Amino acid sequence: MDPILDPLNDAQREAVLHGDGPLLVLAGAGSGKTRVIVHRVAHLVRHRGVAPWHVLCVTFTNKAAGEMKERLAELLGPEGEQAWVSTFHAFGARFLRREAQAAGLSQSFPIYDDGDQMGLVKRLIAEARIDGLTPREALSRIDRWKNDGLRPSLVKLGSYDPRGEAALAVWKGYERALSRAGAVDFNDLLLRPLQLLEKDPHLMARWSTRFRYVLVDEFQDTNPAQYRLVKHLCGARRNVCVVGDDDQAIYRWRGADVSNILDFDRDYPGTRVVKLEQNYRSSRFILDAAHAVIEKAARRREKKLWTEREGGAPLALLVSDDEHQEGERIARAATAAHAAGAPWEEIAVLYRVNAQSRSIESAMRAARIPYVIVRGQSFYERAEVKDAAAYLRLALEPRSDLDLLRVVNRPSRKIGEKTVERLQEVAQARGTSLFELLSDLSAVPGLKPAAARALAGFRDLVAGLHARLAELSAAEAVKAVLEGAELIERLRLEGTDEAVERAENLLELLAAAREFDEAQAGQAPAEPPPGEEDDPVPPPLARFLEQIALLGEADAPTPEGRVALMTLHAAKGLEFDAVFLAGLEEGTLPHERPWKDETPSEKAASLDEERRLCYVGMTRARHRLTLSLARRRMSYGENGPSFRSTEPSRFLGDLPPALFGLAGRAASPPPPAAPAPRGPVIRRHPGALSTEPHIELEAEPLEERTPGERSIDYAFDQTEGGGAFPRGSRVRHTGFGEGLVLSSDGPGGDAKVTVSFFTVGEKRVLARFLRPA
DNA sequence: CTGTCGGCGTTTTTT
DNA sequence: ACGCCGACAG
Repeated sequence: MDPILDPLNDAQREAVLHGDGPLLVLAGAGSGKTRVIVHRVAHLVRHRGVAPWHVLCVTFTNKAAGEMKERLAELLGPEGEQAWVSTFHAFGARFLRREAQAAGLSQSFPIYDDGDQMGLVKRLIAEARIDGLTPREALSRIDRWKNDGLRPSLVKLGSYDPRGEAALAVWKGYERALSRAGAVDFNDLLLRPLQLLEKDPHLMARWSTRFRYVLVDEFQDTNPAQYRLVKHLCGARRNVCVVGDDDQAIYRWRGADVSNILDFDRDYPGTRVVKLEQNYRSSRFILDAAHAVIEKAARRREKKLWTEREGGAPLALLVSDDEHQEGERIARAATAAHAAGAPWEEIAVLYRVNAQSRSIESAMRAARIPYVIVRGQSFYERAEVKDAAAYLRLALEPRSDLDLLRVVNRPSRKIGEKTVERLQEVAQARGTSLFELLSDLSAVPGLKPAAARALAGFRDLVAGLHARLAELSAAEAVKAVLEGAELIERLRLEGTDEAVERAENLLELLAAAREFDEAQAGQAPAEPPPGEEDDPVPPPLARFLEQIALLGEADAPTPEGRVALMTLHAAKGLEFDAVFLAGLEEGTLPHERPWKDETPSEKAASLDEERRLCYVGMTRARHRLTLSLARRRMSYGENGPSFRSTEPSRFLGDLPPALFGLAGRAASPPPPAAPAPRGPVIRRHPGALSTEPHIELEAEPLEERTPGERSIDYAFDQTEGGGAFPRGSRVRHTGFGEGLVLSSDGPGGDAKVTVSFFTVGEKRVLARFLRPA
């Protein structure tokens, strides 16, 4: 009995046993890719004598990294903890801490998150009086440049691109501000190591030989900077194993480049390619449906998931009038699923954009279904928590002007805009940080005595904290800030409900710090592996703040006993018994951005990404997949700008009707036995999903539809439906909502029925009609 | 200097 | 509908 090799199927074992040289594992959804990575590491360590600290595993999310560590520990025991397992960003942070000197950083450099970046860019744009460039656009350009691993001097702009010029200017100022503050942003965690390696042959020599094996998870989502970093880290040995699924590439907008995985074997000649196609998660219905959607994507590596499992429920489809009804129906169906035995936490509602959560949320509340909205960072994004964090960062790194500006008057110390402006002018003129200036307030002309006193008080608070950092635990440091700045006290004075909640959040931050301290204490003092230097040890507070900054979306463990509501992106890597996919409409999924002009090829690429997103959502489901759409959807609120009628998503049109059961009419109580169908009736549906009796009719349209048409003709032969649908009767199409029969030839002979209808793209739709019997 | 009001842009997706 | 920002009054 070998716990490492025995539990694997043939393809998995091939990947695990692969010796040296590049390995590409194309791992379909639910095919056990984490298992391959973990078991491969275990195999290397246990059977091939590789020291665990010579192995590096990188993932994208903390959750994935955590899971990997856990499973590695199961297989290898404490030895497993010596492997480097982390997210790309955490790896970058660890790298920079070790190479702080070369990078020109302190060992506890602050990490600026999204909001910090935005604040900085806004300030720079305002200061430079740049018009016609929104901070948002500037930041997205800067992000793109950085994702591509560029520096300002390497940017190539078109011949006439004034906003590009402006953004470039902002970028330069941005980098200056960051370096003056000794801070890095999120991208820098990857970029700075990359630049250090490429600049310094000595460093390169050290790091490109440090890891004998490098394994990368979710490789389809790597951006150029990450790709290059991986390449350097595995060095000439090329013992690199990348695992991913091009069909699940959903981060193009963030700079990820699918060709990293598509063309991997071109860049690494001699690559062994292993495909994992056996799926252990989903029923055949779900896999077939997902495949029908994804096979239309351009540029993909052909693969088809299969399962040994028989049975399963067909897909269900909910067609609602508007998003409120959609929420209600999903809530009702979720209740039914729960009643049928699915625990709440095994049910998820997925959607394309966060805005969709509103209607679903309110329906969940109304139906008294316990739920959570899974979104990233929300706690640490609260203003009051960010304030406290800014104090802490400032204490660690007093040069961080951004943090100082944030909290210098929080809570109010009567230090106003004018005073701050004055400080900034002088600091700029002298080329010092704002905090430095605070120790010499006499250098600031025209400062009122009251303001000077307030500033001195602020300075003493921060300086006092700064001096004691090394001896304080994270919790003690947080406590010192909360008390020193009177953050909680002032909130208590306000007394409003909101203030109480904010105070509670701050206490929660304190609790998180305590937990962090305990976790640190609980960890065995890492015995330094031979020949390895230790990581430098920054103050506990620095570690705590780093953890906060790097904590992402997937971190929060899905709480027990609650239905999870989240975006499709957030759902990547998760699985549930029952999944609801909401908003399957043109414009929502695929999402459309009418304001953004894209070239035709960009547009096609975006559409493909939407397709993959849909695929990711569908493959989250183990047993039950319910698709949902609303025929009308409000945007911008109740009487806001507009509501629009929608067309069913083209992805629905890609699904063979045979995959559908009858959706969403789980009427209770069950009605009395259905009356025997009269007339030329076709067959009763078994009603596996519905307790409502109805007649089902399958028919093929007479001709192909063109987009936008709202009616469609069907031919029935007389033994089927002719005359069963007189003019004006309502018809339910299984996939596509309700329609009215517009005309109908009488019974006898062949019948032609014209029905109002939603068309789905140009596809010829095989519709199934239902009608209450 | 602080708090409130009204107008405006906003909605992809997030490590 | 909402949050952000600028304008205005206390």
